[in-house]
Amino acid sequence: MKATNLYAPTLRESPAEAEVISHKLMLRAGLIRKAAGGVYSYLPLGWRTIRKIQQIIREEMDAAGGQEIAMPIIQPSELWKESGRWEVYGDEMMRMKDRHGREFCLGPTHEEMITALVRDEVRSYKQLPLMLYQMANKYRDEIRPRFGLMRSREFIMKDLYSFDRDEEGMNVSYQKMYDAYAKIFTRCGLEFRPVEADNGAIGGGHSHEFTVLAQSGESSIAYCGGCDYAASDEKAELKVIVEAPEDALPLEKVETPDAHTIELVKDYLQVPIEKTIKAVAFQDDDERLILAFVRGDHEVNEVKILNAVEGALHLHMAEESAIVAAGGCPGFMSPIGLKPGTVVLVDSTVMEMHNAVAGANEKDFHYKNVNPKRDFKDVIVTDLRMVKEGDPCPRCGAPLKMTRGIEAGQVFTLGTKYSQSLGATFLDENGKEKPLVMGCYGIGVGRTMAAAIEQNNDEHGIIWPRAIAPFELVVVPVNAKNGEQLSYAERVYEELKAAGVDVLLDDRTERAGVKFKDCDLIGYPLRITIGPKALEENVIEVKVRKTGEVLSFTKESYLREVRELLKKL
RNA sequence: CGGGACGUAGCGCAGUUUGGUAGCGCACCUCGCUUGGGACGAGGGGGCCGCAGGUUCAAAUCCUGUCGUCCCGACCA
Repeated sequence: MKATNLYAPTLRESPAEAEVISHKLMLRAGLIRKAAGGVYSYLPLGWRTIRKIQQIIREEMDAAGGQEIAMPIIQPSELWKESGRWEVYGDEMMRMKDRHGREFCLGPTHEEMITALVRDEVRSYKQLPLMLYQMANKYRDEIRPRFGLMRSREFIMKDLYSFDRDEEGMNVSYQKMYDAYAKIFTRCGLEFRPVEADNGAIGGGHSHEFTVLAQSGESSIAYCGGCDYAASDEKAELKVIVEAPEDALPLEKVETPDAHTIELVKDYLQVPIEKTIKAVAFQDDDERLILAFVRGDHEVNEVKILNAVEGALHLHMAEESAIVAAGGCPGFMSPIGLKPGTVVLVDSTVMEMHNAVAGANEKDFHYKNVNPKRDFKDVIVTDLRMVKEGDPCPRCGAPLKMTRGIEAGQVFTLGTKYSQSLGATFLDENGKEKPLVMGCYGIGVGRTMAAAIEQNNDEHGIIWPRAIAPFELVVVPVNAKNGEQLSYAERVYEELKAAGVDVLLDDRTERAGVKFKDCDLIGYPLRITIGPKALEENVIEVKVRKTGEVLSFTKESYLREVRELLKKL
């Protein structure tokens, strides 16, 4: 490819709409352009990277036994009504009607579609296991699209679905995908971490997220320095902190004027924050009140709350009226003295506290000497805490560390959730009808590109990992109007191309500085400069984008040297 | 959806407070000159000032509405 034939409009300044580095650089380097909020066009350079990522994914999916298919983006509502998700998905689903008034959606995911595809054809255990995947646009009307390709409303996803005869088979498929994902992100040149994750609304069994490490990421993960435990912040299991035993003192109600926050309470009563119990009040979609109690210095984890309360799908902060109706007092809430039937969750650590301070469900009053095991009735005890730096690892007890990242992929076991609701069954050796046991596995392709940029950039622009760079190498004649330089550069370009290097010739008649700046911005891993110096000294000069080092090779050796350099990038 | 900010040329911005009919830098076109890190000179093209109402002799500027964008919260690849 020659730059004079390449549509790669670069910008000197970032458009004001871009906030994060990957978004800014993708716009400046001419990889993408915005069409609408959370909807983007891919320009030639951006699309080359997307295709390279897709190709890596394809190779690993095929190697793991996957077969590529293509399913429609437009999906009939009937399927979603069968699975029950037509209602559940809510406003995030892009819905449409055809001229006859039939309802459709733009697929946010394809569990329903693929299960319906497979249920009519897979009849026998002999056809299993089966892994089918596709790379297609997904549509999710995000509440707030942001950060360019990191959270968009239309995005390219690779989604694979596995079908097995039993749990054991599903776990084999799951492990194959887990391993394939690790290979994919490694081949893309990314620093990542697989972490245990919550399944969320998709349902099913266990799950891992593949998180590309980056400070700008939206995900927070906890990992152990002592063993290989790693989990998303929402999922991270926490050990119960057992307080040293104390004799239980009699419950005592004390006046705490205006002390409606835990900070005020601890200061007013002069107790350490570890001796206080605080409450967070939520309501679910049915406006059912859910009260969660954690130690004063801990934070509640809403995902754990959702998992602990049967039938709850979403949470929002409770209305004061709902709290009062349950016998509670906002700012002074307590599990003691609530009306029967109120959903009360108590963190396991709280149950181990002695003589603690908690609200009294009465304005300006708290209880002292609360002993949860003695005083709390009809409460659900479970792990409700959000992990924080330094918490003990659930496996080995060493302090956990926290870091941020971008969730580029996730693998789930689904079990029979969709095969049962959609009636996808097969016959086993005994002629017995059983539901297919499923798993699903997604990679955000555009997000992977964005994550790669977040992780690999400097003040001049992108520094692509070789495997996903739009071009591996750019040949720059310093002055393309100089016939000698241009023809020399063309010869080098042809040689590299013949040697299988993915090379671009920047034959534009721009001044050298302009071209160098563009090369750095776009981030080609290697640059060969053909100028008077190179011609006089009869050397090939190679500059490494990542390190800035400049190497000179002879015409005889440079092809080999370039190949060696590329291997390392 | 709640809270905040912003819509003026392809991009970045000034002008809005105090109404008088639109400007700067970059980019773009032509000519000259220049070519190892975003040159220079001369000339030139491009804007229903987001959109719709209203106030006024007169609106980018004031008022109302609306659409869009971005940031902070609840969702997710």
